[in-house]
Amino acid sequence: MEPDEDPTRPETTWNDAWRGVLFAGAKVLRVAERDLVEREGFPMTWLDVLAQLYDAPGNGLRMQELEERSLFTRSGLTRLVDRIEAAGLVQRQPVPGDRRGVRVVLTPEGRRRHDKAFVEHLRVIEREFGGRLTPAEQRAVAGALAGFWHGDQESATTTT
Amino acid sequence: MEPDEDPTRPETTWNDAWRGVLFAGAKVLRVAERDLVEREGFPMTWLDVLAQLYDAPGNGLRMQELEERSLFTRSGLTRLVDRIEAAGLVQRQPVPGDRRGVRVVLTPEGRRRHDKAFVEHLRVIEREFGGRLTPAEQRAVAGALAGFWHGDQESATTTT
DNA sequence: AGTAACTTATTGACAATGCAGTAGGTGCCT
DNA sequence: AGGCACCTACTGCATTGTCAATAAGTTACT
Repeated sequence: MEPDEDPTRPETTWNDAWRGVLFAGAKVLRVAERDLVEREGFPMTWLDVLAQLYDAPGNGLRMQELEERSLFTRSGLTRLVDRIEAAGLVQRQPVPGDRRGVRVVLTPEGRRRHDKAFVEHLRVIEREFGGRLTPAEQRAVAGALAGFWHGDQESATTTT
Repeated sequence: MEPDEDPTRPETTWNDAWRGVLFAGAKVLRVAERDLVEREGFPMTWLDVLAQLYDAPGNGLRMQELEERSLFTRSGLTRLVDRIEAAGLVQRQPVPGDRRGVRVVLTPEGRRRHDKAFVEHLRVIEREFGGRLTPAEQRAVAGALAGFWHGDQESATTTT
């Protein structure tokens, strides 16, 4: 019997699962990020926004709605949208009936870039993640971790 | 039978597993980050470094080794270590036999802060992650995702 | 020994993000 | 209508991180 000798590094049953989640996410994301930048010339934060808009009714959302669906703060989003707008992929429009609001919509160009980028993105995730798991493993992981996006307030189609 | 109507949003078997990994990681990390900053006054990047040093022989590593064990670039690490050193938790020392090198070691204070912070950190991860899974689920996730940190060059005790 | 090629860590310039504060707009309540 | 509280989005400032260039040290080859 070997007792834990180091109280700051105790053996836990969940440790390997946590490490797996962390490493799998970080490694796959890093590859996907680099691939996206090389292929499309924009980072994943852009694809997040584009995909959110794509999934939204009318391909548009208010800043506030975009904030809820992303991990950004409002001010971060303002600047992110600034850049994407400067690149011509989205456009700010007034919200009818609320002159405070701004509605961000996909431009046709943005829509095209999104489609191309997203399909490529999926291919990368499949290669780097999905393809490394058996169907049974995929189901097991999905089932075990479903609670992290079902129950709580966080929903939204997270692209990344 | 309903064919995929949207080629940019195809059904895949791994989709839910990927979303699970992403959400679980992001949500737990966000909680852990906030908790750490509130309790200890430093962010998780610091704990990463402190934990790597703690796990290293002699509680010290060269910058290069630290880089291999983290997700930072070299220059990012230089600045991160600058800050941690300014706070007195680590210290730069010369490497005997290679005057280019720098060895970063935990100070006694850094060691204390690490111990306290890490134990708290584990508690949070357990509450937010481990505790939400059954033992069978923990094993399933660990087994399915083990390949992401076993095979490849990335090893190291990732704290985060 | 002399030198060319590589390593190690740092620095400068810059991009991206968060926090706190601000300006303008809306709506309720009297 | 007037005023007050709230909401929406943006801006200044500080922080954090990357990339490219650099200084210092080491190694190998002749």
